Amino acid sequence: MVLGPVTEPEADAGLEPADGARLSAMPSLAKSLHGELLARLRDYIVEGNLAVGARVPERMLCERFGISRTPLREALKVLASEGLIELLPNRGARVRQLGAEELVDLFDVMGGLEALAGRLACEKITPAAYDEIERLHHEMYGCYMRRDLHGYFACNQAIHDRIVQAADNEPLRASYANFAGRLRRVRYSANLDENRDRWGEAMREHEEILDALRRRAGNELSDILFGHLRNKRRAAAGRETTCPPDAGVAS
Amino acid sequence: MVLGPVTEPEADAGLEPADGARLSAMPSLAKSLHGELLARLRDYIVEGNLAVGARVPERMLCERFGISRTPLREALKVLASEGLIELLPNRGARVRQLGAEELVDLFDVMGGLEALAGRLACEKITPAAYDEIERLHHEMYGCYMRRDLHGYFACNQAIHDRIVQAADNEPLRASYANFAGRLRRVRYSANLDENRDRWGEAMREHEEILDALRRRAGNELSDILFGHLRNKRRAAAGRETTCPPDAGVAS
DNA sequence: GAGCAGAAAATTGCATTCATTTTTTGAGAG
DNA sequence: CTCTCAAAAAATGAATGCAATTTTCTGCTC
Repeated sequence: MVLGPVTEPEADAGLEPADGARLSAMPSLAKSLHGELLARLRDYIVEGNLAVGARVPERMLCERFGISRTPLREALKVLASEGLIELLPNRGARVRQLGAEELVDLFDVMGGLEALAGRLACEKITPAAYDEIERLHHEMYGCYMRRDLHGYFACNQAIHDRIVQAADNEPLRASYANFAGRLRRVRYSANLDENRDRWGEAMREHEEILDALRRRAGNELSDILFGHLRNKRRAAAGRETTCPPDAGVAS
Repeated sequence: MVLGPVTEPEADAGLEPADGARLSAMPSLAKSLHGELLARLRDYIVEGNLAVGARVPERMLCERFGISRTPLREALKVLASEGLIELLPNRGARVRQLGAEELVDLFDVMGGLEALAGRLACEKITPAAYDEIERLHHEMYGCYMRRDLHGYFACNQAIHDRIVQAADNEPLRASYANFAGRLRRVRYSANLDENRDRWGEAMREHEEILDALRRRAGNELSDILFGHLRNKRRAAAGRETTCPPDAGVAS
């Protein structure tokens, strides 16, 4: 049984990485209706189709996805446990408001997870995987020189993803994806175009990242990655807004 | 903080935090039936009342908890998303088997989270909270000298908990509790009594931990904590067993 | 006795129904 | 006109019902 088509125009941000890996990891969710619905509902919310703080209308979502309330409610409980929505007793689900302080906390956790990924990657990465990251790094540098923001973002994301992959730790990968998903809801327009300093700084940090990874210096890479995320957070601070469907996440 | 009465003097490497905070953090789950059931069911499984790999019998659990299948199934979905059980399409839920490699991965994630907690604690800890940790450290040292394994574990756990608390980061706390819960299912008999070397080593590592925390040396503390967990993992390696349906696991 | 086809029983996934709570509506008082 | 309070409407939380799949049991063949 296939879910009904979503009738809404549904502006696609285009830059976000299609998170299909989430399913492949959990055999539980691979092809069940529940898994499918969960992914679709998560995307629906992450993409900002529901106003933050607004009630999540079960009835409407039911007819939108062409299912009854039972599986929908199951999915809502899971999304609540992921921190995406909030379940108020007898008052339904609400899209969780990300306060500034929680945003900061989430950035720190992402930093911690990246730091861990870097540490583990230094232990486990294969030469081939390292070469690929090096290649991406140079490609990213090319984008930087060319002021190709879009390409830069794509490479940047690919590099961080590869590091997490290289860590070869499934629970870490899942947790990372979870937190990345939560942050994806937020559009902090760290527009590097208007923030030349940060762009250059980020590029230099990436040089350090590559260098530490080349030397398999786990502790060092760990610190650099955490600091990298901290700086990214700082660059984004104060500019975060709720999610109009557009614009990618900058580094 | 009052830990539940640990009925067994037995072998607990001591990384499990008492997880009572899980509910208080999520207003969603605070007092709803769903939240209550979720916690109860999680405990039920974590405590080993169900054989690993065995099918989770919905019907039996329904009458055991006095509810119908709907809320039970909602809880199962959530537990599946937490990684505690596995949902096979049309074949029900099974208690997830923790393979040796996943156990290792979970230890590493715990190490990464503790490393992050240490880093953040160095930035945010209050003098009072530090003093309390120092007090616990000395108390733990006393236990060590006295060969009071039970007291040692309690202090050890309290210290790690305080560090996470001091990090003052709710998403981190929740994630930490989640992973700790998953590991709690496993009884790795890192019996320090028969492993004097490891005990002394662990005690020395704790000296370093306290020292780095005193100096608010985040990067350093981060490395030490990760290494600490690595060594704990090493000490436990090969001795882990699955949890027989009995014997409350030391909290 | 081992192996296998087929039916009965149990189990799962989802829809529907029901009781309770919340929210909205509307009439009347001030 | 605004506020209050009661009743209607809607939404939530959980139980039950039903079709589809899986598992178990039975009886037959070899």
